[in-house]
Amino acid sequence: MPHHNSAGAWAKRYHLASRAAIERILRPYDLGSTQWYVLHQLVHHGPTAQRDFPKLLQIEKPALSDVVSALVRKGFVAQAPDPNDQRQRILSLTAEGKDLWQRLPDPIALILDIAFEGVDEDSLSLVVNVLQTATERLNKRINEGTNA
Amino acid sequence: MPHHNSAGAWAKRYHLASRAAIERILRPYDLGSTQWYVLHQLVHHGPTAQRDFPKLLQIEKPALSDVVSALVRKGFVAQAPDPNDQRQRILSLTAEGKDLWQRLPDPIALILDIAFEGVDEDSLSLVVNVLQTATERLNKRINEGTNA
DNA sequence: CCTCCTTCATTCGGTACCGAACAATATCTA
DNA sequence: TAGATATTGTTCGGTACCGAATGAAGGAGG
Repeated sequence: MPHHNSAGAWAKRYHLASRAAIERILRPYDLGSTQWYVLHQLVHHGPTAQRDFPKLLQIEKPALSDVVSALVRKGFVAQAPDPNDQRQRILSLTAEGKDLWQRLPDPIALILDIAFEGVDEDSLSLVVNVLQTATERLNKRINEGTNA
Repeated sequence: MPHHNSAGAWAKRYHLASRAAIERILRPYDLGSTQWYVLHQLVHHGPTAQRDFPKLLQIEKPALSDVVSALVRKGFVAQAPDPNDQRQRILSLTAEGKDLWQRLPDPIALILDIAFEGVDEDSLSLVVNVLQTATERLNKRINEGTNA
């Protein structure tokens, strides 16, 4: 926010801008950004247990449930019970989902080209290091229990 | 996301972690992070026209409408029509809102302490520069019209 | 005075996230 | 084998965001 012109505030602004850009690219295909990541996983690694996605996508289970049910509703993903464990669900691409993927641009590549073009590798890796460290510290605090 | 271990992905993760941390701090007070920023503005700059907030908080009008109606519902903010222009609304703190602010910790200061403690000024300003440039490029593209 | 246009705010439908609580299934243990 | 425990996924209620459409008020020109 404007009164805190810090790395944190710019991380937020960057995140919102990139999400808006990605969703603009994906809108004609009726896909959201996280939905795209789910398809990406299924395309590159085949059918995957739903229980693995929260770690892969860095989201919580309820958020994943929303995303999956949207993809199932749209017919791009099938959600089948695991025969060996009735609790688990296996996600896989439908024929329609495979077909969609063929027509899809890669929003991440487009965004990175626009956003970080011309920035040298050293600067970029410094940015990654600072943000990664900050994220790990925050997550550690969050998991340690309530403080304030 | 894991397969794109880039500055962009870490900006997203940082943003989500910091929002989670801020909301954890604010939860006991029944406040969300954007709601806190609205109160912050009203505390430090007095009654403010609602039309000014989208630029101040970098959000769109419908998102602001949600935030304002939550604050009004909770009794922390009053929303009065501008006598000179019936279209506009003036936001101001209620007595209850002022009272709440006295009891509130500053979540931003707490987060910045945790996240960026020990990071030198030069690194921090490089991070700000890279993310700021990236954000401006993305926003420029978004506003230029649809491409992809 | 009466259209036309702009501005401000809301509503609507959608995505993306959270924590808490729940149901179902599996497993471990007494 | 019965009961406690752990895992998986969903539902519920909430925040925070978007674009498109709508309504309400103000201002400009004929």
